[in-house]
Amino acid sequence: MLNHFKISIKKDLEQQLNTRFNQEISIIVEEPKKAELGDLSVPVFSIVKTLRKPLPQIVDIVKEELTKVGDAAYFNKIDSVSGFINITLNRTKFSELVINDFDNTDSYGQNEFGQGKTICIDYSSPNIAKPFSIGHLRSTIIGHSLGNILEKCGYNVVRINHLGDFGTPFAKTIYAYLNWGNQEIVEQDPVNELVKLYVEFNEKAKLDPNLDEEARKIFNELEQGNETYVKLWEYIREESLKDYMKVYDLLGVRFDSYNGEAFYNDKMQAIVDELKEKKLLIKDQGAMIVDLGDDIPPALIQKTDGATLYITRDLAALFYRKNTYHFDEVLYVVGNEQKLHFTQLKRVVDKMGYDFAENIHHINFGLVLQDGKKMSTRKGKIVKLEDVLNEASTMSLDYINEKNPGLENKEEIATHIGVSAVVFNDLKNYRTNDFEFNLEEMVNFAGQTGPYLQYTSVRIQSILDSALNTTNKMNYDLFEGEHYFDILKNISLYEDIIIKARLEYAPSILAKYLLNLASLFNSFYAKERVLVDDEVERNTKLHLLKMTKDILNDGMRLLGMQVILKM
RNA sequence: GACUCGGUAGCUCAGCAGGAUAGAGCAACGGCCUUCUAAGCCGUCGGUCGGGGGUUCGAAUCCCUUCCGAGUCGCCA
Repeated sequence: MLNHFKISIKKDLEQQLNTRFNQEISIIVEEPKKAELGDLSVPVFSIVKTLRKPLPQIVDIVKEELTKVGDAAYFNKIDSVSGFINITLNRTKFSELVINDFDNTDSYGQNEFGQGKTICIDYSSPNIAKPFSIGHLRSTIIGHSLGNILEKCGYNVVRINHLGDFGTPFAKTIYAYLNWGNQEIVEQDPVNELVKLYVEFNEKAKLDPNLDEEARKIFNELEQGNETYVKLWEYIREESLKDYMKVYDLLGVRFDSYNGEAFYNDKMQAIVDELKEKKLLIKDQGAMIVDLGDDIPPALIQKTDGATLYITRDLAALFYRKNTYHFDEVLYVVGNEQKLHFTQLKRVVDKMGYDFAENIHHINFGLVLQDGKKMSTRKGKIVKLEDVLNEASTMSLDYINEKNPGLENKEEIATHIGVSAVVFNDLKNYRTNDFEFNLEEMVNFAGQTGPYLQYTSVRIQSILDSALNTTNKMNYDLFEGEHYFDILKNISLYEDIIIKARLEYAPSILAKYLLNLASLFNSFYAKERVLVDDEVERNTKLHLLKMTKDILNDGMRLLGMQVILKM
């Protein structure tokens, strides 16, 4: 709502000034740094420049024009301080407007930004035969949260888990299994044993480069449909997926499609043919490439031995998705280090003559670092996500036992708190920043954390549960109070925050907003007793609390956190 | 070497389509529970916004340069 004011004031004021001076004038409506200066602000320096009139004169003119804009009825006062014109809203009227708006909406913040449009999101996409690591967490929860945010914006969202179930690393695991693996041991604990084999392969390959050659052979035969290898592949895929589903269940993550790389195995030839037909494919040093210009390296489509590569499969997947889902946009939630790959992917699509290259977005995110260095599976330094989530849940349970030992369903709630703490710890940071793996920080329950949001929501819930409401009369004058109005102003920004998070593909924008809202509420809570005797005052406060709680809960849901009622 | 991303308080980060005295949390220190959940609230301490130039009425924000860290750079994904 506050944003609507900004937009409409800007529009009205510009139009009025354009008419008055008969020239293009563009102004800015922003929020002052300090709340005590006002609610909205118009800096006039740029107008002084374009009109070449003294500043005091411009200030007077803009002040005068401001009294004529459409929203002027909501203004309480217009001051000026050194080139800034500050508008203070009539808090009572503005509050009534926001509250009515809230009450008349089923799902506050829901908008029609993406009405009728489809977006495919490729996220999580773990490489099978390896445990689900902390490294996969980022893609999984950023993608999941973006999906939720996009749905809130009215998009039809197709969630795709593009499993890494093909490629030479996979062939390495098969080689190791067949040559020195033990079937019984592997069957006991498939995923963990298989990754051991993979790590072992890499160690041995360092001493014996022939192994890499063997793995490439296996991969080739697998691609051709060798029965033994395909059976093994099916077994490994199934066991891995079983393992991952445990984590997805814990996180509440779901997908519409689990079509991984293997699914596109028979769809790549068509891509190769099309590239050939369009004369884009060039033979270079024995391999087939597409030249992409001087600024970036060419895309390797086929290896010397004829086997396909990552980008070939991604192209096949891309066209399959385009033809199946008819997406308006496709998002790839994949780490920073693959930036070049997606630049190449887009460039190839563009070269092929399709116009949707610009609708392909690499939603990159920072690396998970350990001691400032990239984590790597090859060295076996893997941190299993399941262990992290369990650790966080155990710590939550300890906390509950200390703070609220009589709580019912302790274990379940502890899991919700622990998992959400890990999720929030990730999403609160802007996604492209690198991420230092630090368990202590993840399960720290004080300050800017998931539990802080849950705690705030639970506190409100607790009051609402015990509240006796005897009236529906509101006293909007209460919103003259700073601590009331601060909360309300923030509530009015919810929809804008969601749209901003959508435009920047950044759940962290929503996360920071929720922290701020929770903080404002907790300050309010310390100052005001809610369940007072005066029934109109009580009802007004309860109304404010309910709005706050609804937004906190909805926001947490969008981030992929669990909403709990007690803790 | 080329290209990309980052460098803001002791630590983790926000702010960056230029705007008013640079903001949070953690840590440290000091307060606040006979009243709705203290996983909270209030306060104190803490900053040459990596360095140097430039553009501008105004720069953490834009441009150039330099230092530091990370990532990527044809047969892995």
